[in-house]
Amino acid sequence: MAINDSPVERAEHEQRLQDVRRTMLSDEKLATMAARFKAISEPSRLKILLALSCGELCVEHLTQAVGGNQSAVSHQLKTLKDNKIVRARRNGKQIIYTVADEHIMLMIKTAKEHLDCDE
Amino acid sequence: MAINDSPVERAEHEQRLQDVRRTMLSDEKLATMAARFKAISEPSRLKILLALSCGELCVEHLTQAVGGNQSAVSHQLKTLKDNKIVRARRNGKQIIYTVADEHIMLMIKTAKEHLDCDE
DNA sequence: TTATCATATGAATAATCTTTCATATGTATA
DNA sequence: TATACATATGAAAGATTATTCATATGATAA
Repeated sequence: MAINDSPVERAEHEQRLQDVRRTMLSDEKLATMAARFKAISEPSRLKILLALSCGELCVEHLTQAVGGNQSAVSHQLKTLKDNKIVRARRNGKQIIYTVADEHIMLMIKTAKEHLDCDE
Repeated sequence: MAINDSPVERAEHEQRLQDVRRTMLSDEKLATMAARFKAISEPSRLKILLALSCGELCVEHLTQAVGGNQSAVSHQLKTLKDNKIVRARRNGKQIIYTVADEHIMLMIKTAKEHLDCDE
């Protein structure tokens, strides 16, 4: 703490620290949340997610849509699924992937808008 | 493409691929968006962001709030700032950091809600 | 203008992650 | 039941990243 803080400043600072402590997530939740952001922080996986935001796709079609190799796409989908970014269901021989829920759709939308602020 | 797709299925599939192509971001935008998610995908940086979501803080107070070392926090803030997650302004000797904008606040809120779905 | 305070930065090491290749699993069909 | 098909997975190599230490910068106060 800066040595020349006034008493009022010190009190405000204490209040801030308390607010932060009260609001802060547990280390476990923090780690989970960070892992979920990390799942969508690789261009390859983000591309998959954006493709899925147009509608459900099986692995083969996804692979075509994003232009990759089957094994890589499958690994990427596992990361997305483990982090509840996408969901999977079987249909015959195929596994169909979809965006997990509305929170994820909203994140995509918000991130796109954030990006548009650059222009 | 699966060899036994019916003509109707093939047409639907073509439609899907076109939708994806039309909606897909450029490689550059994809990279930028991914980098921004990556910025908030490390527990240390996410913790800083959550602290700032309670209100602005200078580096020293932030360092106390998240419990780290000054150099590390400074590096983390640079990553967040470079990716437009936070903003900085000078006030005397101090640099005050704030959450960049409402998009980021919404992302935090949405991510928290997504997390709450686990329980 | 020198000393001090607050923050930033470069370089290096250690840790983590992504992709690929080879192969395994599970489902449907002949 | 044997074969083909769609997807998943383990291991390993290469690439990327986070943190630390030492030091630099920029601002204020003496």
